[in-house]
Amino acid sequence: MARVTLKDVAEYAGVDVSTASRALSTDRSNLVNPVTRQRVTQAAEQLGYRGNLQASALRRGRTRTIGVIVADLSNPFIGPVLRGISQGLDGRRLLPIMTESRDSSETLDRVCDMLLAQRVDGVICTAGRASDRATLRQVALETPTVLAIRRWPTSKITNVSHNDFDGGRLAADHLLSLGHTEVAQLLGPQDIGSFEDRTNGFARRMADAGVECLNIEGDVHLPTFDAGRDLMQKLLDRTNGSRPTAVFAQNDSMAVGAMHLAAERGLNCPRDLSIVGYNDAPLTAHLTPALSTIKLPGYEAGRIAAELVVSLIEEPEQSPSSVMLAPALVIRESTTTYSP
Amino acid sequence: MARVTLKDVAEYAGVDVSTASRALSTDRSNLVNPVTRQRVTQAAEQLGYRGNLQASALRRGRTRTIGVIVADLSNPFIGPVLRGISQGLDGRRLLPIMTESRDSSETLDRVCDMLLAQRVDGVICTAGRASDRATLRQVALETPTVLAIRRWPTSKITNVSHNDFDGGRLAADHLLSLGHTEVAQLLGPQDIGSFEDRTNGFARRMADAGVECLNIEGDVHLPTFDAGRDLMQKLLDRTNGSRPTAVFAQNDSMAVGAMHLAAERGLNCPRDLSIVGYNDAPLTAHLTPALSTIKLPGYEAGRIAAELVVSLIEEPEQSPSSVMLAPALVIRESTTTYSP
DNA sequence: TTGTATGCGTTATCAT
DNA sequence: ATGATAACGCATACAA
Repeated sequence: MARVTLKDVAEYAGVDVSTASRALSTDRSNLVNPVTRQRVTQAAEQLGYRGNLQASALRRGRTRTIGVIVADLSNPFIGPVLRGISQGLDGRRLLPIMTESRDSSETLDRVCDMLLAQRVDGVICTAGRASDRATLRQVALETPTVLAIRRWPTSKITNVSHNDFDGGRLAADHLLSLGHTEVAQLLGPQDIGSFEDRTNGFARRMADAGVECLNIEGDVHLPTFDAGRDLMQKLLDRTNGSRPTAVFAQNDSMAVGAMHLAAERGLNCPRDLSIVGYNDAPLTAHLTPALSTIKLPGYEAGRIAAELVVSLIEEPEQSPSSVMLAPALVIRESTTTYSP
Repeated sequence: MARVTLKDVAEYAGVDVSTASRALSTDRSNLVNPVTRQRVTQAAEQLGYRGNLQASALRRGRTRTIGVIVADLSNPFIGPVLRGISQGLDGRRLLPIMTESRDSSETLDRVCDMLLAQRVDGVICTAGRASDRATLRQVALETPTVLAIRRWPTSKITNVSHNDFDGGRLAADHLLSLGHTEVAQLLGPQDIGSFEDRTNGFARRMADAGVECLNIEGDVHLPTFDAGRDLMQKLLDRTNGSRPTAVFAQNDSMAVGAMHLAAERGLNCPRDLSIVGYNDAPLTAHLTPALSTIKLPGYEAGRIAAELVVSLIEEPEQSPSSVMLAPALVIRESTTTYSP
């Protein structure tokens, strides 16, 4: 266990701890005689000295850690985001402390507490639902905070998200351009801003085109494969009205679930039913049919989130900014032109 | 910013900081008069006091953080593992500091340094290749360390991994039971113990059955879709010998890549060629054909890793243990009986 | 049961 | 250019 302290190094080098501290620091090492500095550096090396960031943190009031809150670590979409965060922070020699809220308000509360107790220099939160606004506002009051991935109605807190309104619009545009006029969307949890935006973007575009759009909503807490199945079933089981020829599922898992149920009902995708997903999850390109979907720059969002906390830390009094990243349509095989 | 300290609380409650400290602590709060304790607790509440774990850490020599090293955060397989780690640590009120080695030795070195400088109470490393042994041994010398997911030849360090030897054997068994006698395996990076084991497990089982098994190896640093394609191409381009009727790809991405190249060559899977993957990645069940694969309990591995560091921390002098988790064969549609 | 005093390992201020 | 010293916020050994 690295029990060698600065004091040991100083004694070994025959200088005072304060000198040793200066010599070893990056920004004040020029205040010390090159020869002395060399001696200290060597002493440190020989003793295997390793600075104690805890002590340093206590003294300087900076821990060099950033709290990161994620809803579900096993959601494949979050991987690239974490990558972006990790690499963005790494450049500043900041370390992410990772926590999972499991989409539960109590857990979110708890992890926020732990993070603040650790005196993280900032927080990046990619989790939280409408009901968690108060909690996050409190956190933002105590430490530089950026809300990432999920869009929030509040503009009081710095926010980086994808433009899901545009995403919904892209999906709608795509289906419209294929000639579909009977469409539906399978809704994800609407208490998450990003899903709400998809809903509105899609619906708005359809309305603008004079096309009626069916919103199929269920008791969807999580947008899973099963949720997709259930909503598709609900859609097909409607007795009134004609069957839509195209469906927008608000994420890829739901799209795959929907595809499965449709197949069970003897509907061929895309011949009988076009389906467009959201997120461009891994392997969606290799499904049969390959899934048309909306691609989001997760890695970039992570990187930007990291840069935003950093700038917030360095300049605490700046007004909250808000950046939105553009989604892109990926056309594959699950969507095709409407043929009566 | 929570600048209220224990001293503030003590003054507010009219007691000494030491008393306040005791009153607020979990284990020594019984040493203080219930009335006093109540007063302190109330004072803390009213002032919005939040313990400073940094200061506490410096004093007690425990940071309540665990360093976690991952090779690639965007690998979907790592998600459940992180979940397991996160939840396992959460129970002990430990916080994971997450780092990514990007499968680079220099980066691994760097993050280990940062982690040790943070004085993490322990390290869980799921990354590293054969060439990183020295680095990890050094880390294990300085702090309780568990090597997870990837198997290591050394038994000096506590290790939790999947039994990939058995995994390879399961794949082999499956293909043998289907009657295949011309088989090949597409090798992942052999400087990672887990892949080496798959190779040997598969080969051994085949040898025991008296079946010759082709090992297709390339310059595979990462087991990706493209690597799978390339190795499959290499396999099919061999001029000598007959074409195998079954292939074991050492992970799912490679399997999908292999499937694609086979299709391009006019080979139908599974009719002309059975393919078995490894990992049971998300969506593999929904491919066409659905991928037969080996399923690994990633979440459990994460949880166990967490429990192992904890026990290592609590009892530093224990001898290193080693736990192996059983893989399971998942039979789907990409494998079928050999028909001449 | 409570208070006093000290130190954890740094960094920063002030002298020298 | 370097050294002495205090402080960061907390926990503990010891005294009362």
